[in-house]
Amino acid sequence: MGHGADAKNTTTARERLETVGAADVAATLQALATPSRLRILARLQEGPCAATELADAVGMEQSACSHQLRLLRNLGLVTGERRGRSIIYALYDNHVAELLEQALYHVEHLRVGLRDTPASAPTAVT
Amino acid sequence: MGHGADAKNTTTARERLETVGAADVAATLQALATPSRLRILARLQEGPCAATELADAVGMEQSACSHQLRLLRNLGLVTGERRGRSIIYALYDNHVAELLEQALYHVEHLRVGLRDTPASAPTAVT
DNA sequence: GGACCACTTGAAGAGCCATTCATGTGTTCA
DNA sequence: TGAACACATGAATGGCTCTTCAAGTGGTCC
Repeated sequence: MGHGADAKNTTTARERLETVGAADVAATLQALATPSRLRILARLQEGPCAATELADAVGMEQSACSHQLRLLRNLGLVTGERRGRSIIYALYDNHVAELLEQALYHVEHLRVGLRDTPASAPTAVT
Repeated sequence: MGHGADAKNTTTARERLETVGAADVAATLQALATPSRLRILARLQEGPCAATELADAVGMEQSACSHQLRLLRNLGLVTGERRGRSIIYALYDNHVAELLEQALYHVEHLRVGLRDTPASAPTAVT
């Protein structure tokens, strides 16, 4: 994806948003919009993990964790595989890991107050 | 603590999450977790826009839009500058645009069911 | 079979959040 | 000055969501 000048980009973010469905995009991003799920995903990025161990790692009750895991699974962000009496959870694929990575990266830089090119006036679009 | 080193990645996502503050990360991502704000940001990515015109572009009431704009401004995602009797809104910087871009990109690919490298233990799922 | 473990599921309650309605502030123009 | 415009603000409402408590299901080992 090109940074900087994308002067002749025919597909706008707005079009893509409505194509995919703004509600669906919002729903997926909502998965990253809570501390508990954020911690779950971050822990899972280090490797697969059983449910109880996972709940313990992120410091939440096992039941609450299970509820969130179901939500994440329904969104296609994590997978769960039965192994003995445990169920091993893992990130669905690298896209999820990358999305988490990007979110972290950007927020880290936003918090610092770092600003590069102001997006305000560079390209005249009308 | 490392001083902004990206190359040598000994810091896990979990560490970074807690360093920045999971709640703050969640709060910022929450800004992208609703259709209305998503549309606002997507419209703003095309260029600056006055409040009323913006509300009209995303199809929401002026008051509701103003409330959301305040929220986005408090999060440091957009800026508003008075010009005449209008107030021109714009994305704060390119990081915001990129974050939106990344979110769109990833969700587009998630929805397709596309999967590349499994992020962890190969598993057959449900 | 029965005790036990790992995890899920359902319901209920508290808190939060986005929208609406009504009103308030600031600006331009006649 | 007053009317009209552009936008912000406050309160109230309805809906949604995260958590907790209390069962319920599937699996293992003796």
